[in-house]
Amino acid sequence: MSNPQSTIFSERDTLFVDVVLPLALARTYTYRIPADWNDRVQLGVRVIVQFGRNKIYSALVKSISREAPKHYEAKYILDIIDEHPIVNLAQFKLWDWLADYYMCSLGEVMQAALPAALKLASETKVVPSIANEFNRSTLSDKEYLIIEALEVAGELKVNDIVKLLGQKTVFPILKQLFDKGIVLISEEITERYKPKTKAFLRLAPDFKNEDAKRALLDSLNRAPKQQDAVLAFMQLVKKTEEITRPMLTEASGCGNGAITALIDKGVFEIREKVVSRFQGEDIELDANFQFNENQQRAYDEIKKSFEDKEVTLLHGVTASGKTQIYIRLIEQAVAAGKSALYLLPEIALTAQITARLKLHFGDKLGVYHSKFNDNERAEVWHKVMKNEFQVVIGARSSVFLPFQDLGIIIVDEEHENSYKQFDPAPRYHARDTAIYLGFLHQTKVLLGSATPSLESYYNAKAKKYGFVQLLERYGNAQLPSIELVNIPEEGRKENMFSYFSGTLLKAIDEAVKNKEQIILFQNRRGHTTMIQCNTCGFVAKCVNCDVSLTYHKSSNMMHCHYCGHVEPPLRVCPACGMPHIESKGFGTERVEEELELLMPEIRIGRLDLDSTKGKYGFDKIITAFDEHEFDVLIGTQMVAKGLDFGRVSLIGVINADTIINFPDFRSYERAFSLFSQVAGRAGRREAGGRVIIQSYTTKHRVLEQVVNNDYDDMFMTEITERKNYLYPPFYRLIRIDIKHADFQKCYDSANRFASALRQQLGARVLGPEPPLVSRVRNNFIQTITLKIERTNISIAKVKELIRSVLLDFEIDKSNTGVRVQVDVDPY
DNA sequence: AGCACGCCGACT
DNA sequence: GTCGGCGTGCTC
Repeated sequence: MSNPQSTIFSERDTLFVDVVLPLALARTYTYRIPADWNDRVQLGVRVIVQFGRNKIYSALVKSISREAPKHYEAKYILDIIDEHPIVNLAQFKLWDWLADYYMCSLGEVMQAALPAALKLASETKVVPSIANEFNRSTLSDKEYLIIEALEVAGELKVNDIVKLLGQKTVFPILKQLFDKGIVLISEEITERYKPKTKAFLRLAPDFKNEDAKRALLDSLNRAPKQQDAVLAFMQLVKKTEEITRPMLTEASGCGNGAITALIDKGVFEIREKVVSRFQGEDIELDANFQFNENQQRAYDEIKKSFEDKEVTLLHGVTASGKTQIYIRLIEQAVAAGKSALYLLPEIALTAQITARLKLHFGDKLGVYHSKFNDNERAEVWHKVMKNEFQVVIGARSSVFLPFQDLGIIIVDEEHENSYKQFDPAPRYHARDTAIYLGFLHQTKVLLGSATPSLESYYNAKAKKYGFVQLLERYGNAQLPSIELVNIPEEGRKENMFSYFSGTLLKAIDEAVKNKEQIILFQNRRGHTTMIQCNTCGFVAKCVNCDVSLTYHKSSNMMHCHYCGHVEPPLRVCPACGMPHIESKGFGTERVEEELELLMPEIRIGRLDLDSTKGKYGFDKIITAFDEHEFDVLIGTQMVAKGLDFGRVSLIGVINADTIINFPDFRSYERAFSLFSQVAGRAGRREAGGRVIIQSYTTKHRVLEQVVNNDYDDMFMTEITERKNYLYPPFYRLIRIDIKHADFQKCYDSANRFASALRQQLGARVLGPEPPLVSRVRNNFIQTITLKIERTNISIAKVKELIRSVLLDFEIDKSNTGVRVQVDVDPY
């Protein structure tokens, strides 16, 4: 990219730059450019600055001017890292919007936006790259020194290198080494996403024609086993291209040795192919797919909607073939020379969907999510910048990539709350950010979901968004049948066995007999979620947080799910000394245990945060289940989202009530989405599937709506509630958390903050009140909630007001040490 | 976010 | 009499 700035400043000008530091600082800082670097500064390049006493950071040039600061002497920048900008103007606009809308600092946005590898700081660790061979003679003295030291130490902090070389500015040298692939930026989490590959055999190209095949068989006359193997292979290859070694040993009846010999001779070649860990929606991986009638209609409607609407909502049921529509739209953008962004929630970003897009977009496709390590993310960043990746599929943070000219943005599963970042700031919602990104690029945004968020559906109904429906399943896929089981009623009929109704147990048994698989859903992990004394009512609570401890059988310890605190289980009550300790509430561990007792012959696996710890834990369990190593998978939310297993015919929800009765204004909406999604895990095939939901309140309207698959009814009842109780989309919410280790201080500060706000905003200010969990990690929390109507007052004005109250608050000495967190749209 | 400056308790 | 506790204020 050419540098527009360099032409307007003459060489004699003294230039100053405002830089963003990767810290939670409210403002930018001004530094001076040494005159002979004038033509090297550009917006969006990184520079090295000293900030404070002796800390060095890579900061980002946000603006350039000739105005010297009036009240202080600007420091010189120490160096310029980049020849070309790493952040473009549209990105800066997006950052400004984010900082303003979500009320955080630019530095915080920068932290979230840039991969760590682009944010060098004194404490950043550098490691030698193992992968790359390089020619030592091409290294400069200083580079050589660094490499030598790295090979001895294994890892160096940037600061160590500063000492080693005896100079402050080592980033440019490191960048050189980094670009050459000689060193890598280290990070705490080294866990890497590894796609699953399978080895397939194929005949070497030399033997492709018939003559060569005959000659080959002749030549193997004295090796009958190998001859058999080749013959068996030729039979197999007629049926499938994907022949594995076990398949061939079975078909030919010869041992592994013969095949190995053939591989050594160069007759067979091994081809590693990335395979999906997941069974797909049963839609063919055909690059030249044809839309069916419904898809074509939806597609045409979307195109029409794009003519006059910036955002369009596609309400498409699971397995309706939405992805193909997305692919077509992306193809069009690419054909027009533009790029495309396809957002998915982290958990739904499976190898399967990636493989499908790869088939269509090949080398133009970049994948961006947290399972990639940071060096890989930096690589994606650069390739997007250079427009080598025209299509990006990614999770939340991919809205930050340096797109030049977007032609379409797709936000799939737009209702997913994992699009919202809760901690740390910026507490942004990727769907809403994507909509703003679309505005910046003057491009269309398509939101897709089987159970749209109430806000989006409302916007669609109100004609603010375009609206397209695709309510027919693709091919012959049947909707599963959903049954409700009333727990108290079954109890009276003596048809409850532990947590399982007779109906559910019978269905599990049948499915296992049919060699089908079962997913059981229980939204709590651990064994026992509450440990209470039967005599005095004492409850085991965390010492740091205001939550009850969960007993985990695997560790035989009580755990706090908020801070990680662990203590041994109670034998007697610490309050009254009596040994009557009772367990209430149950999690996945307990469900697993009870099912094992009831049905000892079936194989059970568990998928939750505990069982997936450690490297590849998640993948291991998923793969094992996919390969039918066990019959039943018990899990939390994790099992509900994005995973598709071909053999699953039965889904059981152990207890629906904890989800329905969660104290939050979105709980019914969320329950509806969750149960609908869980149900969608079954019956993706022709056979349909069975879903059994156990509950104490089977008459609950949400459950009825789930059974009837009636999104519209859910929408109508919920939207009325929202209107009556002043919730989104009719009102905007801003949540302000006040935190301090001392309860009284927290309480007093929160009250001062609330009354300051109330002076201007009146009854729009609610609280302060303690949140559901009012103490976390030894910090007390008080929450103030603002409900802002969409008429009378502008949200910008409200935010300005909060900012000024915040400023006064920070000046007031009685609030020292109290932390304030603002969360805009906290849902 | 760091980091230094600064003013009060337990140690050589 | 000093070492160090972390409160608070600043960083261009």
